[in-house]
Amino acid sequence: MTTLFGNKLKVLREVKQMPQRKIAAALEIDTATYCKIEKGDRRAKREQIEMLAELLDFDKKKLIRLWSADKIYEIIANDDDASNILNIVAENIVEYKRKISKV
Amino acid sequence: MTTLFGNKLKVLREVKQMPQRKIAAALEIDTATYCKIEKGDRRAKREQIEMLAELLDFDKKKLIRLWSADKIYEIIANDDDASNILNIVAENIVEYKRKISKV
DNA sequence: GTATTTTTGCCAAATAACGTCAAGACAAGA
DNA sequence: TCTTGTCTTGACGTTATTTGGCAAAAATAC
Repeated sequence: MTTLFGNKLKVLREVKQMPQRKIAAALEIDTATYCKIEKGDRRAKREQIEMLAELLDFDKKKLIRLWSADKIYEIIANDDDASNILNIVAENIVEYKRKISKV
Repeated sequence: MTTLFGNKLKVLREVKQMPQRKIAAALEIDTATYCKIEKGDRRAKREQIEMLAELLDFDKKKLIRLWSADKIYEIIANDDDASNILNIVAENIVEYKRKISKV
């Protein structure tokens, strides 16, 4: 199960030639856990993204986007109807915030 | 906390002038639980959507879309960056399925 | 071959989501 | 006002899901 987020971490890390061990240490988690994050079977905590962005020299906002995108994808992954659903959300973002819907 | 899904249920139900009690009974859940589903502080189970669509005479697929949209919205609700995230998902849906990313 | 890094399976602990109960709010009608 | 029925809410115990770490296995490097 690959994720945009985990995949990006891996690529960035390899560019820096940094072992997982180092990153795990910085996050104060087990290497196994970090490994799982890269592989996409554990999710990084939002707070950890900050540290990751810094360690890997990558824009924090962009990293958060990937992290969120993965969560969203998981919801629609098994839906033939995925793009329609995304459209509904996009169309209703404003109304959601007003707590009124146009649907 | 309003949801597209819960709101739709409420509207449809009111059109039919049906009490929550009846729907709750059909779903074999407490009225309180159903009430929360309409209000958006409990989530219907996917299997329940089928029954709801039937009871309320509404297209099942559309209902599922709203239900999924709510889940997605929850993820990006507190993000200034919401549309960007949706775009990333949309752009990567195909690649996700190939387990390769373009990001 | 040995050492290092990465990956996996498993489990207990933590977290989140759930459904129900009981009580309260609200509206309509007597 | 009192009653009846509907809707809503908070609290609480239960269930389900997610989590992190350990230990051991794979894979890779030396």
